[in-house]
Amino acid sequence: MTIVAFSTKDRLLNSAEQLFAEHGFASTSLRQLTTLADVNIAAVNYHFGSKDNLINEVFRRRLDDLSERRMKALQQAQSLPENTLEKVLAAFIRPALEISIEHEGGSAFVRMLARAYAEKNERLRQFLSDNYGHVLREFARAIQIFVPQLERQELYWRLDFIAGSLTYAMADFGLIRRQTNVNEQDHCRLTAEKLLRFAVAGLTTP
Amino acid sequence: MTIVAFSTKDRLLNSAEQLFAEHGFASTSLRQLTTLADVNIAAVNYHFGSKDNLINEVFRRRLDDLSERRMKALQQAQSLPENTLEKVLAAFIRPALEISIEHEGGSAFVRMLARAYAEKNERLRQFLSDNYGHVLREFARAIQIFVPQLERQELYWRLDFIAGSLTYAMADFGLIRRQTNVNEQDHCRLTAEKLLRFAVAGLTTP
DNA sequence: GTCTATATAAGGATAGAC
DNA sequence: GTCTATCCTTATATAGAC
Repeated sequence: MTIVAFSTKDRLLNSAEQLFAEHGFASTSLRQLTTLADVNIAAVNYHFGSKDNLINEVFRRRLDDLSERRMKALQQAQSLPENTLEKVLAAFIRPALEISIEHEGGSAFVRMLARAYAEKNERLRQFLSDNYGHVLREFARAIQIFVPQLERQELYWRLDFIAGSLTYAMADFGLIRRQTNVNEQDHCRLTAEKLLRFAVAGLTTP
Repeated sequence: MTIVAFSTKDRLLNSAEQLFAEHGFASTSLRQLTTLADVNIAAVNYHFGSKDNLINEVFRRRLDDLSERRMKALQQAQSLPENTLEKVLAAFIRPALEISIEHEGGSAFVRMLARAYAEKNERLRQFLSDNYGHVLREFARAIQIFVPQLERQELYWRLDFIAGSLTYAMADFGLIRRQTNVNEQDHCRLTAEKLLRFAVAGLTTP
């Protein structure tokens, strides 16, 4: 058995993810962040160059993973002869929740992603679009097959509605709070199943 | 004809709304804000006491109006013998877009509202919950009548999904961008109608 | 009510010793 | 790679003249 201590870099990424999710990017100072990570204030600039670049790297660590899982799940669904709309949507929705319950940080990353949409940080939006836009386009194509009667614009509109629901629900912004007798993992699973049903109904209405 | 110049207070509220929508609360400084409003830096504290209180007042100005319109529209729908789920949902969704296209600031307020959800500012959330929570509860009751087979929890879940879609769509976070040949008002109207159809389908699925 | 000037704190970033 | 010390900028807030 090998015990590997987290490196300074990883501790910084973890602390950043947690604080960005909770207080936002602008409101989180490098001082808070390095205190929580128990590293020196100068470490951020040494390892990441700047705060902006640290933000990008926090996203990259999880989004590379998320995109890979989504694409694999999509390909798996498409390889089956009895592929369905629900399976394609599940390939998009489920990996997001898997990631959110696998890591100790819990749903911090998903909440952080939700904030990224709200913050109109153009540099960040560009980074996300450049690196992960192709995944979204791939899913749009896969979904179009099941709703051929929808105009392209109409489809995009509904996908935006679904993206909004997913973001909002996963980030725990709404009224629904996890009940005390349900753990976080089960809560996420439940949310995903309910969202899936809701999304299929919304997409297939004429 | 009387021309009334905007007061310092109103100019501050307008500038704040615009900048908060664009850059967020934390990232907007009082200096930016007073420069845009063309008033002195000290005016914020003279008129509002603090930045936090200015934030509250920006919300209050529009939310009082929004809540009143929603409640009136709801009562009007309920007074008709042929009330429908779609009409109740419309009473919730349409006033939000009306406000967003009436004022010169355009959709700034709605975008600002979307940010408020993302920013986990507890003071602000408390303020919103205290002052406007009753409107949401009233709508939940009115909607429950049309979907009596849904458990209360299930209903709340779906309302959260709808709230997410509304927020995301109105705040223009998604892929759908207004086409150059469509003006902002028509774009909002179109979005509301599409969202309405989507929401009804999602709510009524078994 | 509005201004200038300033108090006071906090922010990101870096230089240079170890 | 890590530390201390510090630079420089920006922030909110206020005191006091007009």
